[in-house]
Amino acid sequence: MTKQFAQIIVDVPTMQTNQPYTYIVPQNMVDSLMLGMRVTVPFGARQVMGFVVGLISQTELSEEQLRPITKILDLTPVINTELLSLSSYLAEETFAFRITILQTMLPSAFKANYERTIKIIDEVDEDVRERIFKGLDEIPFKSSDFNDTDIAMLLKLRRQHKIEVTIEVHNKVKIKTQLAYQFSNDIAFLEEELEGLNKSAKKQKIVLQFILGHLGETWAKKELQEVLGLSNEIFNQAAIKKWLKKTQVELLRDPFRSEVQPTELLKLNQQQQEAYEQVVGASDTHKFQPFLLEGITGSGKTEVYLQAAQHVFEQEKTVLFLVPEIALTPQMVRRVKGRFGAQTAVLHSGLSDGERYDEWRRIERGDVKIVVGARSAVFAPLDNIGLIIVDEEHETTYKQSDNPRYDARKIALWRGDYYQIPVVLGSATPSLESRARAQKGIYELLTLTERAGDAKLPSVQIIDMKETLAQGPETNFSNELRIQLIDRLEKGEQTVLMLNRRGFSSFVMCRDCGYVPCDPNCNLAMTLHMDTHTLKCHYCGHEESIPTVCAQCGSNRIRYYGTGTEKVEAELHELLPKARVIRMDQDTTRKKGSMDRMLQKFGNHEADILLGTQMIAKGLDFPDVTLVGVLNADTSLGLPDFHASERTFQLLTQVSGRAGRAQKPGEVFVQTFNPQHYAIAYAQKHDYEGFYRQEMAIRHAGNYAPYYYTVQIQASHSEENQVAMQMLKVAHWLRLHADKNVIILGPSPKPIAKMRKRYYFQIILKFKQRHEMDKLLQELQYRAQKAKGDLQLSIDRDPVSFM
DNA sequence: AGCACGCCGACT
DNA sequence: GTCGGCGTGCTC
Repeated sequence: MTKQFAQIIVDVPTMQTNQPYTYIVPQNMVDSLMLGMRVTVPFGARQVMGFVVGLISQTELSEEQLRPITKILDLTPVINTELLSLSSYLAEETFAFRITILQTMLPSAFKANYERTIKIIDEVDEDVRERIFKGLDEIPFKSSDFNDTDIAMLLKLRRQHKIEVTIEVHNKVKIKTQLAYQFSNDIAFLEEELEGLNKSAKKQKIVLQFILGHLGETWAKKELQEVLGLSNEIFNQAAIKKWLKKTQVELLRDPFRSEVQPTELLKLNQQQQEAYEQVVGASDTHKFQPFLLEGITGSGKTEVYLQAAQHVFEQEKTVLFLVPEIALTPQMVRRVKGRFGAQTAVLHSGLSDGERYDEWRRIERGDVKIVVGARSAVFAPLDNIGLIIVDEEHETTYKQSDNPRYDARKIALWRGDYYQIPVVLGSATPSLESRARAQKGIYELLTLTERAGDAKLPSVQIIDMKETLAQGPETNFSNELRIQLIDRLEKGEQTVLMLNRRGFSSFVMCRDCGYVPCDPNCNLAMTLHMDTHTLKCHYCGHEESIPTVCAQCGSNRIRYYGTGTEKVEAELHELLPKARVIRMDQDTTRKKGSMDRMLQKFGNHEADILLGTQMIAKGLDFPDVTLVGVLNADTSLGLPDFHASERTFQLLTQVSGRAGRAQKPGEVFVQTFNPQHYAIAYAQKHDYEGFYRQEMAIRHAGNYAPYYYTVQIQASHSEENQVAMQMLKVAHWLRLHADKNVIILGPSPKPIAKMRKRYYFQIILKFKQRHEMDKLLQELQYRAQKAKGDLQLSIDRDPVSFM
């Protein structure tokens, strides 16, 4: 029985429309419409885009209630059945609309672009015809083209049925197509035709025989002509005789294929070999098995990944390899491409919409074996995955910070379960939650404790900055670190200096009254920018000149406080005038490719010191770096977040790993005001396991993750009173309906309470039973949307930051 | 989101 | 009396 009805998720992101709607599939679409295609459908008075998420032959709704699909937008499905079911899981998991999830899965080229046209269908005013329609019957309509009175008039004319508005749905990015021929697959018919062919019809015979050899296939006209060397005319005849039919296929831009040096397989050491065999074993037995690969920096995790991938290819399966965006460096890409050549797709943030679309198509068509990419690459349309790798699994960038707030690690595990394959989560400093799962046996723990090539872990010195500052003037450099810097400079060895700036920046403060200039919109301390000599708000972009007199007490002793990379660079220059310094921070790396250029320069020894923020902690590998300095270890300890210690430990461990990779031993100097803090002490000893145990005890005592689920409810409003009041109501409602064991904290203003002229409040929930809470949260979401007013509420499961 | 329907104030 | 203001609710 033919499927007559289609279930469509429409492109209307609201709570009330977050469900499939049923449409009639017109007779002429029955053959071509497939699950996962996009269509346009009438929805109320207009046309909208929608995704086909179901095809059914029966419906409870009566025919009069149903309307037919207007148009099919795709030649082939853009969402496969696996991703379709992933989308419904994710919609629940992230409290997002299904349509939002579906759009997130696809390159933005597939987003709908609604083009309106207005058309005169009855007598209208001469003025309107001339002034608005420029004497034409039909014009494109963009609301920005008209003022309010004109729009009001046009609306009126429409109500009087004097003009008509039509909407066409297009792709956001133009998809190029070319003429192609789809061969018939009716053997009997074709053979009959071949029999009945006139002897002189040699060309027709060639075509027919070719079709018989490629039954049902689709060939681009250009290619077919090249192969057969025949003219258009013959194919047109073939089309008339129904041997083949004309169709359109996509024309793909030639994928960029740079030549890469093949990389050699490295010999695995004992531990690597064991890890490799475990992963490959799970792959061979077709079993869903998450692994936590806990390997110290430099222990060769990547080689394990690559060889396991190689094994999976031999089974004709594909690999999904996720890395944090920051690790998606040309070096890393070169390494993978070198091993697997052109069958590698790389998805990174630098691609244009068109390029991203092309890579997506290559993956979707099965042209690639391995996809390397950051967070959003977890939706790569691979359909025969044999292995999923999540490198640096502790990285918070795997969690998207705005809607839909999905976690790529969870999705990786979901897809792994779907395909019954191994999923490898790798890190030197696993997230507490992953390490705890390994403890419980949910993940299998694989450990690498040896550095490749006999390299030793660097020695780490902790320096108490309280003492440094007690002895002398304000400075960013302790005596100890200063001595080391001079020493490296003399020896011609390189240094990496990290300024920990998480949630911290340089600002201006009055030394007499403590006044700090804040910007008028966000009420945040403004950041000092020496290059433009201004104060800027990091969040809204507000900018003003640096004051010379305190606005509060009139003192002229208002000056810089805190530290920025520029200031450190200046001090460094004073200290070591001869040292060549490269400064890397958000300002100097904003331009595309500038980060790579700087790293290359440093790698070529064109500088002695690399000074940067967190971004330099990850994945860089320079053999001549023998000294790493962390200027202020503790700014990340002071965050209003239970992850603060974990983040600090991870950061220190990561940055320490930059020292002494090759034969030369490395040294690390960590400056801090909290030398006794356990996160710093364990980082000094390179003792992840010790840190893990202590931090787990603290999490346990404080009822934090991974012992409890955490959910953050945040709301914003343009009026402070409103958001405070509404959130009090929400908290009250939750306390009324939630189980007694649910811990409800707040509401309280967020640490950054005002941003872009809106006030933010949050409520934190901690609980153990997920399902009951999920229902309640769905209900909350629904009510929040129905409630009128300017309140915006969002729910974030397992938030990675409370800022 | 958009769009229609519907119920109240100020106007040709 | 009608036009048009926006509040309310629905869209297969």
